[in-house]
Amino acid sequence: IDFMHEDEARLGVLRPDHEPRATEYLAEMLAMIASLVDKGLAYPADNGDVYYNVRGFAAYGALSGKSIDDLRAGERVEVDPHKRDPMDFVLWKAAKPGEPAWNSPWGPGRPGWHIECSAMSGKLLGAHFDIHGGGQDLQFPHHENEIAQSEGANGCKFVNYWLHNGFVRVDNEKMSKSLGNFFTIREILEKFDPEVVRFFILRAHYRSPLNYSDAHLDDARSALSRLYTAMRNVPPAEVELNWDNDYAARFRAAMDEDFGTPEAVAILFELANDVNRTRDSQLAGLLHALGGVLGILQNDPVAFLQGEAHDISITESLTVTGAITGGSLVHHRESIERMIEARAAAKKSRNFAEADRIRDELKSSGIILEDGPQGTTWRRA
RNA sequence: GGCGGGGUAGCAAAGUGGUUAUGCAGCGGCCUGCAAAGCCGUCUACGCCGGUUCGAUUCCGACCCCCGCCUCCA
Repeated sequence: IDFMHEDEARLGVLRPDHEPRATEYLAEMLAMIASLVDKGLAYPADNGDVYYNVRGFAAYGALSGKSIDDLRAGERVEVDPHKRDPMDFVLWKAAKPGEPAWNSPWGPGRPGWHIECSAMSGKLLGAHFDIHGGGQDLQFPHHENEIAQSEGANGCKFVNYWLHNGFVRVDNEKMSKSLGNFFTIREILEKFDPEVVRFFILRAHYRSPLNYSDAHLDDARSALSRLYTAMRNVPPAEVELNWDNDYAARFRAAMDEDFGTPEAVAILFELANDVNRTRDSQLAGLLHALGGVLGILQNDPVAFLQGEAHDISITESLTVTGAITGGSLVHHRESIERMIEARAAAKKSRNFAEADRIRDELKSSGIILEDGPQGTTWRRA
């Protein structure tokens, strides 16, 4: 749990108001199960389990578009003989030796998975709330079962909107341990700036599958660099976000349409192009502000472009005064500056061969020089 | 087998019944000592086959292919 919080913080994910633990809501679960039993929507079996009676809930299958008859449960696995219908799912599971157990009116046991969510959301958010999220794989049976439990017990509509996000995939397959294509956020963050990861996710719609690869992250980094370059070249003014502005209005409309972040990001690029053309610090300020809505573009542009947030190892040794022999780039800021000065001197004496040699040497170490009206700046490749 | 979601240019990824998505990469030009960045321009699209329509990538039908769910665990 602590690791998750750390990863979330690095990615700029806001902390939720509540992070309930199932073990703290046994009372609510038991009350809900009792209510379902009272209403005939659940029944205790003689093995100590309590099952939900799906035939008693008319809307069962509506969310996922499945009908009970079509599900043909038991085709692949033997149906539990204690169930009245193969699709009935467990609300309370009788204790097995060695497993944690709690007391209940139906004997010692533990709650079924689905009831945990219905009980916790009902307690913290109420019997009816607006938005429920989750992965696409949870639509059936889990969300279907939550609806059956909550609406069955509370007698009112459960949620208004379901947001089902697509999977992260690797080589076009679902990421899973069994396929051996499993890795963690913190492993990715060893190689990429957290903001690049966030931006990569934002570039695709949340409902679409997200195919992960280092190449795609590199691509995202290049794209994000374009936005930061615009803000570096035209420092953003401090502006109030004006939603009447055409870019802002279109950005908002895109986001209002089921969180259309790819469209919203595209508008940021149009805006960046406008910034580059007009060099209007007000527009740059708008870019900064709209980026803030998505949780990006809030770092110092120079810091982002120079990779301060993310150390890069120097692999080539530099042979000019103040030679770099390896280690972290950020510790060699002064060396880079010295080389830029040496190159400036070479340029001044029209020794372009030496100037280019220095630039090439830095380039081989992943440092790109950019000559501008205010002198030479650098960024990582 | 049932249900659900997809197949868009080199790569990634939106969207729309007719008019530039967007980014990266490529190509040409401007700028630059040369570059880089930036700007301007530009080449590769909408799985296949029918249908509806003046016109379909976008609607309808069939087909092919891909992914997920359909038992337990969470």
